[in-house]
Amino acid sequence: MIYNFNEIEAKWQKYWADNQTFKAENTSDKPKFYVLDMFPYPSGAGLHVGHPLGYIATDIYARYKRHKGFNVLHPQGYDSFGLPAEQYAIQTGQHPALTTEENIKTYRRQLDQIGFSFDWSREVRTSDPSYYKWTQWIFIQLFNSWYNNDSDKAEDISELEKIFASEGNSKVNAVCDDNIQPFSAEDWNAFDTVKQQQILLQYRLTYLAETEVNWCPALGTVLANDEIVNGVSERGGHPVIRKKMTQWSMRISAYAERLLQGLETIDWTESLKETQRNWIGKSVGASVSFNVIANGVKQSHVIDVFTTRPDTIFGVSFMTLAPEHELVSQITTPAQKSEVENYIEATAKRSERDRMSDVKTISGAFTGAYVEHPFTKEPIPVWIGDYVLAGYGTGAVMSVPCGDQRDYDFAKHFNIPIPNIFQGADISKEAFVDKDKTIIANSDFLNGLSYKEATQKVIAELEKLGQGQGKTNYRLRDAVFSRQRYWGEPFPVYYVDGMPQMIDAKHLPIKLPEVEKYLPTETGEPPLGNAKKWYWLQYGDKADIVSKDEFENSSPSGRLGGALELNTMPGWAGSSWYFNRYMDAHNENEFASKEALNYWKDVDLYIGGSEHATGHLLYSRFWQKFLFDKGFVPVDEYAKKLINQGMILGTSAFVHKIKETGYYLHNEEIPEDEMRERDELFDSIFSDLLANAVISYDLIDGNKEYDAILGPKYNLGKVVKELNLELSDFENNGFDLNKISFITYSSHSPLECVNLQDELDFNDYNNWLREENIKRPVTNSKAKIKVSREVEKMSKSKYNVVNPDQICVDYGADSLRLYEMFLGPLEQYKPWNTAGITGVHGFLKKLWRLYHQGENETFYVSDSPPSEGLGEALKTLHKTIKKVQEDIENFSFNTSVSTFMIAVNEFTLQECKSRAILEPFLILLSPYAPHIAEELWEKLGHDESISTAPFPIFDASHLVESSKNYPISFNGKMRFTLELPMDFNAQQIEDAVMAHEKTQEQLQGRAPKKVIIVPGKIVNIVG
RNA sequence: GCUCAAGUGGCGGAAUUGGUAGACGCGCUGGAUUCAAAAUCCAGUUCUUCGGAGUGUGGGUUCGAUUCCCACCUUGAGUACCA
Repeated sequence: MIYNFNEIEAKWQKYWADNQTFKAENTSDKPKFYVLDMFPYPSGAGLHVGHPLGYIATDIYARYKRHKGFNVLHPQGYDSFGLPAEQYAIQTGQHPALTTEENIKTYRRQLDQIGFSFDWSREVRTSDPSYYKWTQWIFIQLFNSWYNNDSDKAEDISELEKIFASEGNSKVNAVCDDNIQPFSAEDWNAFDTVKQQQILLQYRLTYLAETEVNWCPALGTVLANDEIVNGVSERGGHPVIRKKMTQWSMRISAYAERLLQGLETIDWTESLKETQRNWIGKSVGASVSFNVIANGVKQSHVIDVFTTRPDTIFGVSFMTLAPEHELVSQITTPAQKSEVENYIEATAKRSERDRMSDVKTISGAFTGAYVEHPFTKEPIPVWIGDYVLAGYGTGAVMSVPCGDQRDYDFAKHFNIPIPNIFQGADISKEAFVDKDKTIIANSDFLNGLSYKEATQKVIAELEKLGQGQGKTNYRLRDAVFSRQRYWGEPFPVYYVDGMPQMIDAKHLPIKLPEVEKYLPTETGEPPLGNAKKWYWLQYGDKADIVSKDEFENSSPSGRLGGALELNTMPGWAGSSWYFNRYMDAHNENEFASKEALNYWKDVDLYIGGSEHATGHLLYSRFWQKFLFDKGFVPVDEYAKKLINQGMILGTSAFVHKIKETGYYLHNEEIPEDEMRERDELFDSIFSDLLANAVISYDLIDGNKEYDAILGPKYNLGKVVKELNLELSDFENNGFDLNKISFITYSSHSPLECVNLQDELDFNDYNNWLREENIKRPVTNSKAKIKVSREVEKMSKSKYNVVNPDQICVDYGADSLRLYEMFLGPLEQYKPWNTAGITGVHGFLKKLWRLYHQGENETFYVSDSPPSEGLGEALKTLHKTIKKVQEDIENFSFNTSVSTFMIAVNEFTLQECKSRAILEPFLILLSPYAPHIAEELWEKLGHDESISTAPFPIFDASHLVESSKNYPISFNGKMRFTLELPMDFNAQQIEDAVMAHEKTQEQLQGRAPKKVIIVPGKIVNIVG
């Protein structure tokens, strides 16, 4: 019986679907285990073989955990809002919901054919109103919350209002905007509603703020930094300007410290945690205020700086402000005005990226202004320099050239003094930056102190002066939450008198309106501005979305409502909480029930790409912590363990073609005219015969010659010498083949035109190329055309995308699953090469044969254990159990595939037919190759799915050996092996080894200096 | 520049606490089977002057190092002067 994988796989995929085999229950006696994949964005291109890598790994783990007796939640869904569908809509007018629906169908079909054990009954789609209803709901919760630093958690905004009404804001310790004005309870109660709302907005966890964005007028949209190349848009090359826009922001900075601390409690990869730590960017130091002075008189302006080295304050010899700093224009003296303005103009032309990446160019300008040193009262000159960025810290630096390399370089460049305040430090060549070795000198009351001591002392002194205090700074900035797009979650927000109003939760979801065009409006408003009906109109409990006219003509009495928000939410909104929704995916009353949340709690294993390190994985932790603060979820970190899967790279195929040629005539005395004639003759023969002809890569590989004049080239005579190539035109005209040279070029060939032996199908390739006048290719001695291979990122434009559909047809899903795992460690980047799949496919065929050793290859296992050979088979089985279990728990899936191959090879050699061996072996294999396992399981007589069969238990007693094949090393080099009884002690081993003839041969009469014996391991003879 | 990860046959990779380097698979070579091909099976496949040498390079620790330490080189990823 042959292994008909297509039939078997279709059969079991249907069985699993019909029987809902992998549906998880929210109550169970079993322990829970939640295995999660990062859900995909359903793009139009469908899946390529790189996408399922992580899904296969989680699927193996999920199936393994079911065998181990866990109640496993393994859901899947779609992150279905996103730009590509919107772009497609702009181009074709097709509603993004329709394209998304189509793409999801393709994804689902592709996922199903790989045999994943997803519980599809819990599928979520972020673009589904029943899902984004709750995204909107969470947004409202954020709006109605503020962060209380005293309790260190988010609290309800109504509490804050109470405090304001009873005691004003002076005692409130909240995370809020910088420019908060103090007010008393009386003030607050006297404010009108709009004023009160404005103030509250400065405290809310999601708030409206003016944010600088990269605005591209031509595209009518905001661009990300990497969509801008050399100051113009990547698409279309339109100019981009910095523009202030009012946008929703998320006060993630409130959670900076907790996001940092939380990393200690979760088992995520160290590199990923490090990335998040760097992103949060905590630095401890002090803020210091410098008073601006003019002619020794204190002015009204103060320059605030943050420094991590307050201990070096006596080393300050200048201040540097960002050119954009708001004080620059106010403090610059008339004499310096033109120089400063010129410099500002020059920096404005440089993009922020430019300014940041160029470390070598030092530039700046003196403002003419001075600040007063808080302790010495000496005047300090104030400069501007573009190495200081307005957006970071306060946009001002107290420059200590002896202790900071950039300040040092700046000072050297502009001849600013570099006072040395470090004991014993040499600062003649570079700044002294070693904190640990610092002993402060020339610093008044700090002299002789270490970095730590001096820091403490100086902060205390600054506090006495009222000119500074200890401060912790975070790099993490609040996240902009508005997008000028159509295909995203609408905000549950309308505006009254310019102030945002939340729509009551009972009216959710606020569904996306229909629009005719998905582009911005003519007045530059986001696409939702095109909606005919986008006004909120509410009387009591009755609410509707209406047109502007309808709204304006409605009765104002008892009316609530106004223009709805035109922005939509960003891509990360829906993905910031979806893992909670899977726990109770269809709940209409809550985002998930308390019972479900308390049962599943958190994700036990989360696998996804590392590219989400600072986006999704940070924002989702933030939302989880917020939901935790408000008592909506039971844990404040949602994923216990996280692994990043590496990318699968494509193996591109390159077709080589002959490009140009040359013919050597040197040393031949030929008249110029004749030479030109011969050149033309040569060129015409060549272009007829060889120009742009495809040439087999093995002919030129390694045959490159180097010519001083022409550079690298190939010699035609050498390359084609052995070949049956019609070159007589050259010879008949007196050209010497050995003097003809050529060079080549290469271009991508689609993988479909190349077979697994790297041979090009010339006809397919030509059909694809659609070029006329194709020449005969130059083939190798076997009449084949070889292509060369190169590993690159898998992408459409490189024609190296491998589609899993064809692999499933040709080799089956089980082969695909095994091969994806077999490629290498999960976390590593690795190239895909379809040729290798024959190895795992052959393994499955061999496995199939192992269970079909009956007459005419019919299914057969023997129920009575044979007296002979079972010992060896048991040994194979149990070492496999041990290894596979260890591998799965260490996420080392590649090595288990090898282990399976070794086991099947051994069983085959042992001619093992025993049920006692072959039945448990199937359970081991089932997480990896579930279809074939189910099929053989059924043939073994089971009428239930193998998916919950208990995992075999390892029994070490089967692995006990009576003898050991000792490696005998001389000076650490293994020279031969010697089989000795396991129970030999060191002396017996030594005696046996020394007596061996090969030992004497190695020693050649020398007496060994030392003999190392590790019983059960190794013998090493030194001498 | 900084941070992290990684460098092992023609290729993907294995060697989990320092103990037989190259498991397993691809590819390649030869053979069997076949009219032939595919498929399948068998044998070989790090290099070698057959003594040995060998895990990016150079040192070190050790009886013994792919594994530990130091310095360097290369590649990949992240980050961008964070004051």
